[in-house]
Amino acid sequence: MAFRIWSHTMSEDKIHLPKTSESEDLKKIRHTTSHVMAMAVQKLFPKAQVTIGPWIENGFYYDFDSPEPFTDKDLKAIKKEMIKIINKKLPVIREEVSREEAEQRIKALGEPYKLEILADIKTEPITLYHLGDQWWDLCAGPHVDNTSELDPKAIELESVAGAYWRGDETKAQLQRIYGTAWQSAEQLDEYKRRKEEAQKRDHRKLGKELGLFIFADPVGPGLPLWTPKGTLLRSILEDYLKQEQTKRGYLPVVTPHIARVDLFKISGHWQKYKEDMFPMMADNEEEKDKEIGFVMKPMNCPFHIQIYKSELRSYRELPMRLAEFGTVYRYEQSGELGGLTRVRGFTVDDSHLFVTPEQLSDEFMNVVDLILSVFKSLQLKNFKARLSFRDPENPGKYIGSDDAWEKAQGAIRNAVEKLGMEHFEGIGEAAFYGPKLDFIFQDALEREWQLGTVQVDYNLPERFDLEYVAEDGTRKRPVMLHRAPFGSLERLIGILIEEYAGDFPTWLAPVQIRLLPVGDDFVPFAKETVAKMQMLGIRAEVDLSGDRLGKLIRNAEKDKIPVMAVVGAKEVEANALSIRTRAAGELGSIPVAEVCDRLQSANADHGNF
RNA sequence: GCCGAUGUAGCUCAGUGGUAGAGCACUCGAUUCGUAAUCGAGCGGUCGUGAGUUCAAAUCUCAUCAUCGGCUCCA
Repeated sequence: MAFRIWSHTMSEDKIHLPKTSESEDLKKIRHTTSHVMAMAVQKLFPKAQVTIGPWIENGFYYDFDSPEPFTDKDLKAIKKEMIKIINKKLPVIREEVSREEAEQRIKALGEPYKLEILADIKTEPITLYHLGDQWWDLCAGPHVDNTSELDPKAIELESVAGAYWRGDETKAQLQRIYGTAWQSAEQLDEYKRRKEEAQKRDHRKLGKELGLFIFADPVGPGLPLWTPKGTLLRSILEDYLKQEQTKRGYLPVVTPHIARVDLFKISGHWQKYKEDMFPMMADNEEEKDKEIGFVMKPMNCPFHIQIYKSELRSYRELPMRLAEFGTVYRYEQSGELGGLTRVRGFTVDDSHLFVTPEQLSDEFMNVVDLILSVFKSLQLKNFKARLSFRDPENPGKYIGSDDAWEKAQGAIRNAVEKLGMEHFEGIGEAAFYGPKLDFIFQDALEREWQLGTVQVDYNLPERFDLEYVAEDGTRKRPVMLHRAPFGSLERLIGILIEEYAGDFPTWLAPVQIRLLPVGDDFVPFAKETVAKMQMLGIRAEVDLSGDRLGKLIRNAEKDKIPVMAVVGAKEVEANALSIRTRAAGELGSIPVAEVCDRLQSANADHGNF
């Protein structure tokens, strides 16, 4: 099985825009441009200290420790200064020096961050790169030979951001300037064009335009409210997955949104995530101090575990797959919230599988198979599979024995290798109770998000003292699999909106067909037809605005309704509809019965009209 | 949570110290219309919120809330 990794590239893209990692030339250009920028910054802001300035896939950045934050105005001035430097045609000279020499020179410049970087460089000689004789930086390279190789018209400074030194929030916060640089002005223009295109498919923008969900200040940040159309979309996805799960022996359960804090003490969530949970509800101060009270659930697993535990289980009952669309609440940091991809209340298509150790491998495969078939139905192809393992350097982050971890990670690696699935390892990405196989997707703005996940867990069964009676009559401990193909309905819908650019395939479209009466006389026929369609499970509606046909079509197109049906005298006469689809334009007159058939089969096959 | 930016009508946006504007949407009227915008009228905002400066604040200052771009975090 091979999957395409990331490509939002559309067929109309004529100019190829390489990623930095794909082009040695771009690496040099972007690296040197970041040096030129740092030189310009230090000329204009002599108090700014340099730190690091690497290339990134679409450009570069450089972090400065500056007493004054940079403004957009400053960016313009910096850009101007950069152009001057480029126009000076400064040679970029590589110099090799000893560690002592480098240290002395950095000290002379008074750049403490560079000293720290030097201390981390284990090899010698140390390389310095000079821009003419006016500026140099500790750097591994490579660079272009002369600043004249940079095209000022292909360079743009994009934004300023705060960034912690060494990515550590306990360390100093630096000012980061993001920029981009290309081989030609045409490439830069194309890059900007694509960025604009990407912004148009942003789910926050489309979600509003299509009326799928809203946020309301009085409700609170990160708490989406689903409109009728958005809710339809959710139910379609839920119904689809429920069907798939029923076919595979999952058992539905429903559990409450809150529980005693004790439940999460047993699971370990409270100790680990107390600060990231909504505050505990307590009757009074005394109980609050004693931590006696209720919390909103951040996870569903402890609830499903209680259902498992409610009876003595036999090996004959396993695997037991308890499934729930469970809404959980997490008090995410305010700066982390955004659209549907990071929220404080979201619904996990959660399931917990209780299996014997012997069943683990097969059951894991079954879950991966389900997840992949879900992605296939949703036409999601651009994802990466990540083996999220624990970080051995940081044992305090995890619970459970080394042995349990090794077994669990081994099970995941085996499964992935057996499936021949492309994957990469994410060390330190595990959950605190076990390793995961995560499916990572990109949004329109190329930010990565985890959707589907399967987790192998030997630890919670231990903590909750789970058992089953084995064939030989002894009590044994089951293994748990946590799994969610969607991950969260909210995030999935965010990604789907962007993946489809709002153009949902017919089976997912909240409104599948809109009837457009040419005049008021044809409204009764349109209404009758819609009623018939609704009886067949087709999501149909009539445009009653009374506007002219051109306007009705325009509005239906704007609402991205996959099928439009013009209704006039001819159609009433023939009991037909004049069909126009967003995808294919005018299809001519089609009998109502056939239109219904086609829409019904789109629903049944998870396809298009 | 941290750094920075932004916040004007349901939506998209104009308005930089002197009585709040446009287009779309909505309502009403006319038009009865055949594949991406019919015409006209009307309704609609204490300019995110709260303080302050000023004779006067959408506009300046501070605080606060929310959103956006990053960083950190993500069970």
